Amino acid sequence: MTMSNTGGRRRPPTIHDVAREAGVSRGTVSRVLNGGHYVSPAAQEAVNAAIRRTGYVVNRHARSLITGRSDSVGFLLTEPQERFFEDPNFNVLLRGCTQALAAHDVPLLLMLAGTEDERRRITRYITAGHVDGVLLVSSHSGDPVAEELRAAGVPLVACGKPIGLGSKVSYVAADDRDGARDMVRHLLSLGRRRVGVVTGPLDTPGGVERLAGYREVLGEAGVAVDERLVVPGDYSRASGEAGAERLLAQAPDVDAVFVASDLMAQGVLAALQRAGRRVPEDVAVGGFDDSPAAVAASPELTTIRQPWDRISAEMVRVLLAQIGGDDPAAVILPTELVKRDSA
Amino acid sequence: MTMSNTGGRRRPPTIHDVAREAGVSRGTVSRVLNGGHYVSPAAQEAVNAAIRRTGYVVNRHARSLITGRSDSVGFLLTEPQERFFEDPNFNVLLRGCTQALAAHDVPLLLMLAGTEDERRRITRYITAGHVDGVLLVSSHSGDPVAEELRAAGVPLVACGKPIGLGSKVSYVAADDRDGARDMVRHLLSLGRRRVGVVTGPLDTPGGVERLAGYREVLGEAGVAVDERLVVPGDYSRASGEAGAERLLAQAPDVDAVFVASDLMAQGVLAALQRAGRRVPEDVAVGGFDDSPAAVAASPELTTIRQPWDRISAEMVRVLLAQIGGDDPAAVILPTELVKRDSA
DNA sequence: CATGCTTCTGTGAGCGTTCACAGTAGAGAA
DNA sequence: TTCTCTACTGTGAACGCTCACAGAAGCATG
Repeated sequence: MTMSNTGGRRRPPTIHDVAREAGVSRGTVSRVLNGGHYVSPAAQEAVNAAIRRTGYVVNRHARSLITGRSDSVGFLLTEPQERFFEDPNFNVLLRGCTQALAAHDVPLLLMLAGTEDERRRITRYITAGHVDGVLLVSSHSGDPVAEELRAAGVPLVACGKPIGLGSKVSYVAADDRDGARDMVRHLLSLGRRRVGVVTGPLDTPGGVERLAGYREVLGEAGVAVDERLVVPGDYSRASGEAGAERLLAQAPDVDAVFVASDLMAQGVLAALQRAGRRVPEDVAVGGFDDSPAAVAASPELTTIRQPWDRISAEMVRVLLAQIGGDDPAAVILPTELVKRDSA
Repeated sequence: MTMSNTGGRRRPPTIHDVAREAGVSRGTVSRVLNGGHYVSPAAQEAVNAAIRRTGYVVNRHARSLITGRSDSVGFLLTEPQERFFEDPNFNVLLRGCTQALAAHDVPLLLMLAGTEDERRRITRYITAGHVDGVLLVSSHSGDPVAEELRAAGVPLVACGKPIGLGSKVSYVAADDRDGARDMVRHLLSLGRRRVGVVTGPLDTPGGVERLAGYREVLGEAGVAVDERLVVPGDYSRASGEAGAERLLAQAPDVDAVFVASDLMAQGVLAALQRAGRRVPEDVAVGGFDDSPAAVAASPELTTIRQPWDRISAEMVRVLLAQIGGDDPAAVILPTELVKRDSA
């Protein structure tokens, strides 16, 4: 435990020092450092002891210089950053990725590409090989950065299915469609038959899939889809409020609403209450995300939980595999219905 | 704009390639890269053109290997992470630091040291010189990590004044005392004379300073400090609620409360309303932080805004200066009174 | 003319690793 | 014995850059 680094910040020990201390060669120390194959138990032990005694830590720059790897990955956030940073799910994602990477001793570089300038700088930085791979989080997919990185051959894992990149790029996503199906089935199971939907933006996979799930379940249940019950939203609270108003106007007999995000659902609740409808007695409301907005709402929202902790873990796993040479892969994770008071 | 990197991922150009292309030596290219002193305009231009033509990007590992610098800094978060990630101010801080660093082309490594194990690993990583400096965010100060890093001579800037490290470590903080003074003065200016306070945890500088500001202003105004008007809190909403109840019991004639955080202030509002006191008519309430909780509360909170955007910018400035050889420095930034409906 | 100073340029060395290769030693087979 | 195979070890050569130094050229000064 003596760090032998008392006082004035000396030159840190190198692999050479360790080799001398252990009475072996650089090569042997290096082999121990890199998995210990073809090393005798005696040498193994001597080297480990020497490392402990000298407090040696590998110089990653020297290693990277020769291996060409950087042993670090970037966490890239493109587009309007405020929105992401305010999203608690994003925080879970960032924290999860950091921790999962830390378990592999891989540092995470946080990169924000808000402006066009930053995007260029960061793309350049990444394609120059300063990171081995990128965890990509972008809101509206079909991101030009993603395409550039893919073209440059940089290992890449997106959060959520990117639009328009085919199966060339890995991604990890929650099963939006299945989550939507669960929720709509739940609403039907409550005896509701006039189930409306406030969709997400239909240029995002999430928006599309959640709507598709809605349509599927109604179809399977033999309930005709009334297009007056389908109104668009953009995930914002305000759009939820507007959506509910439109729904009430177009189909006053609505008795349940599946809302594609909790934030919108808050708006829906407000509009319904203003219109004198009781929730859940008159109209049942189902959200999506299980964000804090869900418990902050009154009544508390029944919603769909996305497994953000697993998503981050999977993103890291897939990325590291890809850096290791594996092919791109898509991972879809199941969601969970969280029953509270609104339905 | 032709990246000349079409197709199969070739070996990236080195400084050698640029030198040959420009018809000069490695040394000259290197000089251009590092500020361009002692380089003729002609050579300067030739090198820049060659860089553009080849798409050269410096290999940071090779550079770091020889300079001993890593040209990156760590953003270190110690202790309970959930609390931080849920704090929007923290998000502003993280984003601000990332952007300020990006302006200097310095990548930020996000490091979370929740467990003892992680702390050891990260301390080791940092002291091994893998980052040039550390931006430290820890809740309860007097952090052992801070002391270790300081002892190891790692440039360090803390967010908020660290307790017990004397003036040996740089920090950037909002002027808690002055913010508290502003708020209490404001409450007095409304004609209130029985001004209570719910303090923050008194093992944090913020908690101590805000209380000190409260006492000072009352003293200056010639209002005797009644200790029954001073109740402790821990920044949590629940502790605000409990604090208000205690206040009402000990000093029923209280006509204003300075609460050391917005979250606690939410609790205070709830307790006051439950007790039948109107805000701000019967009791004026002032918060601290200007967090989203402030506008989410009803009535909306009058509060003290901390300049988080400037704090992050200053932290980066001080850290880079320190890495450049400057001595540690403390920066105190002014706060701002935000008047809303609660006072 | 020598001397010094300033501005600019090229060269060799070396940063701390890993990797390829060339050994060496011991075991088993011919 | 001699050969081959396996397990292990040491050594030189990179990797791409910066730094110190040496030198060249230009110009003023003694």
